[in-house]
Amino acid sequence: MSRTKQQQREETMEALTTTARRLFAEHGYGKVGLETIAQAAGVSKGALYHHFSSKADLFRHVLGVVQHDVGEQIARAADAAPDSWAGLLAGCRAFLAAATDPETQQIMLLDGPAVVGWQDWRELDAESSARHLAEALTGLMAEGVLAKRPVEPLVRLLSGAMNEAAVWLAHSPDPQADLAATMDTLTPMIEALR
Amino acid sequence: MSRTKQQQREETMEALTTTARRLFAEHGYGKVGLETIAQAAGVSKGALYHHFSSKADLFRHVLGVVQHDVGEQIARAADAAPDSWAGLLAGCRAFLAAATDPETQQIMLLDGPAVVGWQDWRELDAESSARHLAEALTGLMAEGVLAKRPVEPLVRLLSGAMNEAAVWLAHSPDPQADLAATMDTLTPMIEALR
DNA sequence: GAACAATACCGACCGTCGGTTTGTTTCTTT
DNA sequence: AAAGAAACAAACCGACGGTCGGTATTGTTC
Repeated sequence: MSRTKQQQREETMEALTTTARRLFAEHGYGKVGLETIAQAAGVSKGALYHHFSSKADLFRHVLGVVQHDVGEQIARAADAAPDSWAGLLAGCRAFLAAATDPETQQIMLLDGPAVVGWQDWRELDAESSARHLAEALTGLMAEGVLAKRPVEPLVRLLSGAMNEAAVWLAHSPDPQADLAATMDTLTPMIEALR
Repeated sequence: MSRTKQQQREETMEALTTTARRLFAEHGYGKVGLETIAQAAGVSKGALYHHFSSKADLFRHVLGVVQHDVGEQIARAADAAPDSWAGLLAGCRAFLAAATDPETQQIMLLDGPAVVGWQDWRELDAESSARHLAEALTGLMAEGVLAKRPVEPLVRLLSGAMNEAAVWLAHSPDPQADLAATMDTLTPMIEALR
């Protein structure tokens, strides 16, 4: 039984994506060569370039996968909450937890903006994590829980605050305690917008 | 009349720093070669490596200069304010204005963390912009204007929020209006901490 | 002021790496 | 079965970061 072309394609891309994700996360974008990635994935550099148009293109694809995963974790946490308000806070906490993982962080927060550019990074972000934040906020405004105001600046501010906090938490000697402290500071700041 | 060694050193480093700052800002760290920088500065690549140990080292030096400049702009704005509270807000606005400049932004916010690492980036940040923020906040807490709480998480959150907001503002079609909207959202969030 | 040392600088060279080109194998299609 | 396309391999190219031997200029010592 021989593999079909589509199977073959999917398997190779999966192997490259997974391998690249691991290596980019571990060493950073600049310090990993394509030859290394290709070999670790069990294919040649030619094969890599058959599926991706450039190193940055491969990274963009990996970034999309990472963002997607984070987005799902946020959605799960938010859906499990009893109401919209608790959902927002749970989503924030879920994001901080996910983005604190060093490997996710290196790709999503450190190399991401620099490699693909802020514009593209923002678009990928808007398709995953930021979308949940924006939807939660607009929902709460419609319910009257939060005062109505432009959502865009608020999303940017909160998104940036949590991005930075996540990197800080990853370098913290006591992430558990600092995560709690961060939420204790973040919560009243959001509550101020009622 | 011949130049002294120190003069010569300072002139060359100044030329390299200024040139590198311009080119890094314009094209991004990854897309500028050292040969280009050296030639534009009127020296050879050998001279460059006589003063800096690597490309990243040159960038780190440039980053320090940029951070320093931004820090001074913040200090000026804060000192001109009538009281500590107004100083904090003026400092925030000054930071947003300074970091919205595309060239400052590319070096300080986009490439910075990725090139020198977050740890080093944070240290440089702490010596300039973040220091003013932390000092203003601790001062206001001592005065009793703000409720006492751990400063570190708060600084991280606010710092991150403004970093992200600055990048967003730089891509905005109407930066003036969006800057106002950002401050209108940021102010009540800080006021919530009284 | 002559000899020596230290510093600033040059430019050829090397290794690595992103990207291209060419060739081979394997599946699909008719 | 034959033609064609897709997946892959591998040799190759050019650019770039970094090194190194060497030169020129300034500083120091006797």
